[in-house]
Amino acid sequence: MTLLRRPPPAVRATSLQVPKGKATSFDIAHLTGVSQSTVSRALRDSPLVSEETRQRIKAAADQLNYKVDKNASNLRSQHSGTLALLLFEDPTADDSHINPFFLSMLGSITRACALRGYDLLMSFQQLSYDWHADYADTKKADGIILLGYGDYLAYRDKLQKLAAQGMRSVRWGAVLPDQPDLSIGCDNFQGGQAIAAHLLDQGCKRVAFLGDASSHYPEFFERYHGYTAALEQAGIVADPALQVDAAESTEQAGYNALETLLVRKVPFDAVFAASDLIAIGAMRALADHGIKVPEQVAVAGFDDIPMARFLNPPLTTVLQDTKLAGETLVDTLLQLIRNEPVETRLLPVRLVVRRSSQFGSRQA
Amino acid sequence: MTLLRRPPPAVRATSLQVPKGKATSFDIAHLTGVSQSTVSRALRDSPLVSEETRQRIKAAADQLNYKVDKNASNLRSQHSGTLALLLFEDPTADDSHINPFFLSMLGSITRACALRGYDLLMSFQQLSYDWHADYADTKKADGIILLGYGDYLAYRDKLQKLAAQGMRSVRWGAVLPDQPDLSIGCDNFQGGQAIAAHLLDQGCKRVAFLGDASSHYPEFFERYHGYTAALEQAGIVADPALQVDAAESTEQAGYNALETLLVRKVPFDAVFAASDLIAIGAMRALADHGIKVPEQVAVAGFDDIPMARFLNPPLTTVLQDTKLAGETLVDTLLQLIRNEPVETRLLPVRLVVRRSSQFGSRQA
DNA sequence: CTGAAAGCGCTTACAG
DNA sequence: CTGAAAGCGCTTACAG
Repeated sequence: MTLLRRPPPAVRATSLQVPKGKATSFDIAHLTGVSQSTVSRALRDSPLVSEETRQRIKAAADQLNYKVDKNASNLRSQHSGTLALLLFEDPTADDSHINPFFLSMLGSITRACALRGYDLLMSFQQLSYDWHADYADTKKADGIILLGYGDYLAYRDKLQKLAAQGMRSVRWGAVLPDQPDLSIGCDNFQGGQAIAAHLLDQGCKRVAFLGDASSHYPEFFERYHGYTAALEQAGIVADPALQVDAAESTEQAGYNALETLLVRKVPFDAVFAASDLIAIGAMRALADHGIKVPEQVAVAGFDDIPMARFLNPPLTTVLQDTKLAGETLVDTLLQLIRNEPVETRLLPVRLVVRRSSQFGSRQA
Repeated sequence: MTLLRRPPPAVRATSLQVPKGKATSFDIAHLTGVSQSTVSRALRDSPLVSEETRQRIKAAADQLNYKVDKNASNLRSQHSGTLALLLFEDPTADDSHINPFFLSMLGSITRACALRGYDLLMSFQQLSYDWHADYADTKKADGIILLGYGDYLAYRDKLQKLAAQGMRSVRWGAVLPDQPDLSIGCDNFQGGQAIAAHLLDQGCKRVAFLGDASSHYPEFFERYHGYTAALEQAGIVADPALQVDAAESTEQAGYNALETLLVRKVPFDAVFAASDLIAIGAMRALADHGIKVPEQVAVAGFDDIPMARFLNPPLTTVLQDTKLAGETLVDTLLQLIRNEPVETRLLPVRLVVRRSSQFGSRQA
């Protein structure tokens, strides 16, 4: 049985049969003897509807298994109740695993959206693709969250365009003085400083840094600045020979970076990797060269991805609170959408000391 | 400047100013001097439009930064170009980490959707919630993917309801003879058998099984059946005292299960955990009791989550190909949506032998 | 508190 | 190949 859209003959109206096809608000209206407008109001809990009418309407809606058509209501009301999450990937192998740190962020963002009654549209994007329009202009989402490392200078233009178009967006990443958009990020400087200070405390004298140290990768750059600041505090001048680029946050990049370091034949007794994945690769390279961690070289990473504590030895790192980060991103974006004042925020980090950086430590 | 919806005065029509507000297909029509229908056709690459007209229309669309309003087009065409992914969680602590295996699946599903031009709506659901209607009936998605362990018998009813409503859905999980829906899953029986056979090959005589072994958790149950089949082949009758329930796939459940096993004081020389997370918990419990892996007890898991190879010792497990799984789920669902014939599929698994199960192995 | 009406921005028969 | 028209299912002024 297919319900008619407009007032059906009395026979139909009195039939209490539950229709097979999709029910509309008109069907509820006929069933309850009110207008379609009233049905719409009642289901949206408008105070304009009497309690008694609302009850009857909701009962009928339940009975007919009625759900508001989101496409129609979005079209009419001009907002979607949906946020889009764009995860950028470097244009590498498409079967590579996603950085576990982003996976954690993703989980926390999804949860935060659900708790606030928003749907989340997920998408992977090539950095090169014309994503700046695809979610906002099509009205698929009310706002977008930008997640992912990548060459900042290369996509700064797109951020600018986004902002110019009045698009609501929040970026996870470095908080920069000249940024065209709104961003939420961890205190990378503080984290880098904490790690380097800790390594120096352990008695390390020559701490290498594995990770890009340029404004192309601002988060890594801030960690690097924290590192040099800690060295400076200890009266040490950073040796450029101890810094090796690793722009991508992958195990392979870490492995390669450490090999590069070894080829240089400069002495080092500690490695601060700009991310845990880089640290994992570096540890593998060290093992391949028969260098013992932490006895000969201390190692530390950044992120505290779930596997960090399971490594052998467990990895000293900096915890980024992904739960707080996800919630902050979502809340900030929602404020933006509601035209409330918002601000760029720097989230606190926490040093997590494990065996990989502790000289003379016994099996934990 | 706000563009009029209906034919504007000539002055406006000839003005080439790019409007600030959202452009509509009518704006493109005015700009190019064709009807709005033709604009719609051209942008959808209908063969009914001449090449020359199409070019002009597309150029104008680019110029005005025009994008089709998805809500309007979805409403009219009655499909959304979106799939929904529902991830079920046991009603545990809300800040618990998501099982890394599901996170991998999620990544692969997202990628598969993107490659096929579909958007992905992500959502966490409590098993108890009334999710069976929320995505289909609201027209937010053309179909849904169900992911997550949980008590199968408890939500069988909902699957039935879903199917009865004609909802398009595919479930990741066990392939059962009496299931009301369509599912894609790995060959859990085969995987369980391979693990158990491998442990016996290594010389183990008393292999414990950590995981629920009932039809409440069909995937675990199938792994258990594979395990008993392998024992049987070796002429061993499974000892019920060696099976400990662990319904949840968490480290804590694994830790508890192993403690339970120890309390029973039955001898065992190997542990087959129904998932890697359970195995990790079991290994921690073994370590806490001073029992050496693999020298005194061999350990194996299931899933091959990313951290499995980094454990100490690295964990023997069964690889579930999440990339293939995600693609198969998405492709099957799309076939369903296109009313093409589909079938439940069993995906192959692969035994991955690492140090945790190898007696007398040296540091790898 | 309720109803009649307009209209969100498209897609798609229908007619030419 | 193109256009005029209907209509997808809602929300929301407007009027009472």
